[in-house]
Amino acid sequence: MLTDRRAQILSLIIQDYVETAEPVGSAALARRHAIRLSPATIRNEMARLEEEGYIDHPHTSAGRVPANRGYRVYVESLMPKEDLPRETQETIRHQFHQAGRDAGEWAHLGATVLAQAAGNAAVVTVPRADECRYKHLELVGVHDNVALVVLVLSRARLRQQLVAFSRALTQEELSGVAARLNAALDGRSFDELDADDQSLPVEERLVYAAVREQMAAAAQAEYDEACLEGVRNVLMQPEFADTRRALELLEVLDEHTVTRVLPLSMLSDDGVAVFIGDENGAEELSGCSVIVARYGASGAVSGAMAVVGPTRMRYSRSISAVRYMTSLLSSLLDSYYQ
Amino acid sequence: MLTDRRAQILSLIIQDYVETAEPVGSAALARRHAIRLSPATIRNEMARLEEEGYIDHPHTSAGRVPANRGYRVYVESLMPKEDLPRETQETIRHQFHQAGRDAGEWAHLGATVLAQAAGNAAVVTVPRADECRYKHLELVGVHDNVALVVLVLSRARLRQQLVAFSRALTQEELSGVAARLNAALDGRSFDELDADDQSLPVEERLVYAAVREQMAAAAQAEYDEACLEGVRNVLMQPEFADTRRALELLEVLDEHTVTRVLPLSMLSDDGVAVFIGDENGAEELSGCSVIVARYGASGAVSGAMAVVGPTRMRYSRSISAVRYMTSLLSSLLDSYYQ
DNA sequence: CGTTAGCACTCTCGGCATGAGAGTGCTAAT
DNA sequence: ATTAGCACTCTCATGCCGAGAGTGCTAACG
Repeated sequence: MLTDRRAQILSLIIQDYVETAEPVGSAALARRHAIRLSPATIRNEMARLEEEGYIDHPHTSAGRVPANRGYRVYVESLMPKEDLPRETQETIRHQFHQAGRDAGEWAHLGATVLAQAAGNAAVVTVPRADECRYKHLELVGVHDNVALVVLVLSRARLRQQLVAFSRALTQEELSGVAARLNAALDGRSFDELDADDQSLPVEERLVYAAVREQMAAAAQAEYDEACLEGVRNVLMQPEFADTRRALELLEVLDEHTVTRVLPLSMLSDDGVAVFIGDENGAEELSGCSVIVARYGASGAVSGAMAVVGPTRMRYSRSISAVRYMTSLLSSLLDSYYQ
Repeated sequence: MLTDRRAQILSLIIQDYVETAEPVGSAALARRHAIRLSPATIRNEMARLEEEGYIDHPHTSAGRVPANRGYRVYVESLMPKEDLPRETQETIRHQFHQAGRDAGEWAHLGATVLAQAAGNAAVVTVPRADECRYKHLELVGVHDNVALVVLVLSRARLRQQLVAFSRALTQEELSGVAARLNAALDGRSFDELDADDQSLPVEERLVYAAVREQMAAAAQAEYDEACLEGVRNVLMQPEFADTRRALELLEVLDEHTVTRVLPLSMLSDDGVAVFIGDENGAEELSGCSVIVARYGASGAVSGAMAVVGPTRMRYSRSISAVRYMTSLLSSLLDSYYQ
């Protein structure tokens, strides 16, 4: 049973360890925190904490190190609640104010800012709408027989592709093709697109194929698209001083692969989830903790974000950063997508 | 003066050092290469090479290490010419064949493939046209009073931005605005856009501002846009076993900053340039060499690529990879942009 | 009974000496 | 001009202290 006193000691151990990255001993703890307990007593309590699996012992005669279970209870109940300082909130809000209006750009800026605020690595996925419908098509001649297909999908998503016709088409012809397809396809989702295109004239067939391809890609790709920033913050931590570990981390924290390893979709709905140590799938992340949250409206357009750092991270800081960031991005999405 | 024999010895030193990353001694050199010279003779020649600055000496009684000047002459005249193996050429061609048709995608794939082929880090900038002209504008309603501005620029470049009007506009009204702007702005470059917009109705003024903003951004941003891959390849090398060095490198090799530090624009025209050690500006790159080339037609749409690795790299391999890649991407661009 | 002082014990880590190994530079012989 | 021989130098791995930090146990204390 975790008595109050033991909980307090655990809390102090974690605080010290988070700061110094070094095992903390009974005497050092008593000294640093002007506690009214002798080192001997603390030692006794530490022994209990160790029995119960909250802390570890690298070897006899080193101080104690928080175990994953210790972090767990710390995050859940011991940790002091913290809000992102007003000042940084202001800075962040300001940065977003003068940013563009592209969802990809938001994600990008979001990742940068989140990494900075959390002092760790951060991932923000590009917000994605759950449905993907045909909205509008534009054909623009580029030169000779090559034209640019500009496809606008629901939720202001944009895709493009070049097509090469077998002969040169005038802009009027191109507009005609676009107009006919616009009339035929308006509002359709990918599943509602006709797979059979034999009835179409050859030029329209080419464009139609491009549309199908791009809609399929849009449905797929956007979920994977994610922005990753601040890996340096993590790599600088002493736990990654060994290059082997650093490379291992770098393997996982790659812009193109993170989304596959982070438990981004494990969230029921609102709220922030914390995965500590080996609680998250990949064993490359066993020394790391991941903080995940979704943002945006769950029914409509939404995305996910995560902070990744060593298990020895400042949880309250990272969590408050994530919390603030979700609300900021959510309201941003709201204001543009209803 | 660099006699034939000394040149040969220098060449062998570099070959061995590139492979093993360890100082090479006279005896080891004689042994590995079945040379018909005794270690003592080699030592004498080595002493000369050192005097002349081609090789270095970490300390008495370690083997010799190539100096930057040594690499220089090696790359320029000693190095055996090498072509990318037919087989990998095939593989690469195949990968591009089944890739999309977006310039950004090409750059991305190019960087990945180049990094792989060169065994180092690779950067490929997104191809950029030297001029940037208004081509077409499309306005698509997203919801209520928010619309998506889709701006097509010359060379099939696409920009987008959301705008929020003070009232809801019908699709007809939007089309009208687009049509009027299309008529007024067709073919203009950014410089030719009128800075004064007071004469326009309020809705058009909003869209016009977006157009100006996006065209300015397009002219600027595309040059910076670059894909970076294969940093791991470099980080794995023993010269970066020390985490300090690794972090230093990581600082420079960031997707958003590489283009500023690499000498990408230093090229007169065709051909591949090699910058060895501190020949390239940033002192963070003093232990690295950079191979740079431009691709595309110099007058029309073009981009740059680079390979970055330790000075101890396989130059012939990297150079042949760059050479092949430039020709591949150039012909790809040619076929789509005339 | 909870708390604490005292103490022996353990483990790490930095410093230091040691010896093997690799390589050089010089000199003298070929 | 080339090479064998040799003394010398420098690194690196190894092993060996001793200091320092911390623990666990026991016995004394309030």
